[in-house]
Amino acid sequence: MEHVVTRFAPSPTGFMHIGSVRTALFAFLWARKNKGTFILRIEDTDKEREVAGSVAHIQESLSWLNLTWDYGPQMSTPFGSCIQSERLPTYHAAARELIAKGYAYPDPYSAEEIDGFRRAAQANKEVFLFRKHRPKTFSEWDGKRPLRFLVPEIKRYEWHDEVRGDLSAGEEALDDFILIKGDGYPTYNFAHIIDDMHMGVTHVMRGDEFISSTPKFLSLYDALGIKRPKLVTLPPILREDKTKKLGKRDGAKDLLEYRKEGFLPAAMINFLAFIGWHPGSDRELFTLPELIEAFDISTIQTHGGSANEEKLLWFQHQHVKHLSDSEYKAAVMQSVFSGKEPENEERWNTILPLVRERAALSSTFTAEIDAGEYAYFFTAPEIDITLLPNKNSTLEVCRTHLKKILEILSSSDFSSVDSIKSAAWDYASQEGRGDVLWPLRYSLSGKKQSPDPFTIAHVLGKEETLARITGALNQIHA
RNA sequence: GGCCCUAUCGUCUAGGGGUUAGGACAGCGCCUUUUCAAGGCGUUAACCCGGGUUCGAGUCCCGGUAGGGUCACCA
Repeated sequence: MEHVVTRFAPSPTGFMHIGSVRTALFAFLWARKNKGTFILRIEDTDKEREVAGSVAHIQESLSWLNLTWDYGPQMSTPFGSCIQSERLPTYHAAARELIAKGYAYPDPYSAEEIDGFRRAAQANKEVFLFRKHRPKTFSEWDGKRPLRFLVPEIKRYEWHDEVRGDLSAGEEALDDFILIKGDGYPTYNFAHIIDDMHMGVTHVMRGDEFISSTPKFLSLYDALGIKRPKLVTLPPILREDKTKKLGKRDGAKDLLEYRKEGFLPAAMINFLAFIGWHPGSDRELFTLPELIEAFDISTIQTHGGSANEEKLLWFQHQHVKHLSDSEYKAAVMQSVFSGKEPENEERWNTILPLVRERAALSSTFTAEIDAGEYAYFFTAPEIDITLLPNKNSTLEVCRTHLKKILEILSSSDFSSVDSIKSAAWDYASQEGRGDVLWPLRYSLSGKKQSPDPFTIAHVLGKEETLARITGALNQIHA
């Protein structure tokens, strides 16, 4: 069986967003599924667009999602550096080879001259093709002029894409494109092909913006006698308004923002996997190992779609639910309490499992804590007496019920939620659950919304519970 | 504009000649050990248009239309 090698090859021009990380995920999944190799390669050949800190940001984003790479920056590999700017001699050697074969030549024109050609073509409503201006004779390449590829054969190219099927493009897609720029750095078109060859990449997975330049790549493969890797085109991710491909400048969100908001890596991964792929069944919940198992190139989507944050939130809820209490606590401690143990830790340990359904996102949870949403677990709440009665009930009825409940709970066992519940249940059922339980819950929490009264009573303990009921009763009298 | 890609509920999608066009999110309704959340049940909602091929077309072909991409010393 073929040893599968995939790579994720971002340029360090800013943060990672959903679109770029989805590409990384698919390449990762395919490598892992086939017990292959996953390479992180940094394509930093455009020094002007480079943004400081991008490489670290990319690595941190992938690490957060547990997308581990076998080879990457600062690692020793059989093929040298994974950073393109550190591989310049490799590209120059390949360039010399092409020159020797007669497939490359230095560009003799100035930028202004080329601009002139382009404008003239536009004026004639023609597609600008550099090869129409190819010089008759070539000078020696001094390494300072841009080096161009000499397209060996102008023809219609047809190729197979693992996702899109048979594709083709005509002669207009073929041109004498730049291999090495004036600054000595290679272009993407050249560098990625040389690297993929040296790194043994078997599957090139990338977005569909590269379909139109594929004939250029194919003619270069031919000129260099390279066996074509399998081409796997991933569907584009559009913005939510679907008017444009998702991009950094077009409202895409920094992936690490999601971490800040408290999304679980597992939820993010699961969400990402379903943008442009499906498992061939109705199942939607997958962990990363399960995705590796289920993933397949044959079920990658052909058409583009947009990412839907509501669905992401749903995945988050699902994955939070499957966390053990200690895993949930760890996640909350990390993002809510910045890894530090909070005050009243013991009590938080009790509270966390109770509120996790309504606090799936730790940023929401943090905001709720800041707003005092859970303060009643620690200190007696303010009671607004007009909110004490259940709807269509009266303060007088409340008083009766609370007095009775106080009496019942005074002699009850508080060792479990169930023991408290069973003590009060008969009375509540008999008298009308809403009329009894609403005032009880409200006098304990002071909130219109909270967990049920038995759960709260259990957390508070017998003494505090009885004190709060008494407090509510005193307010009624006053 | 040339070339290329794509087209099923609002969204993500299943389906590959004969289906009551299935699932999920969102919406709506109901249920539950008060409320909120979660959960359960139910429900609204789609084959871009026009021609072919065929006994029969979301499904195959052609043409429109729409959306996206690409035409750089960016990747």
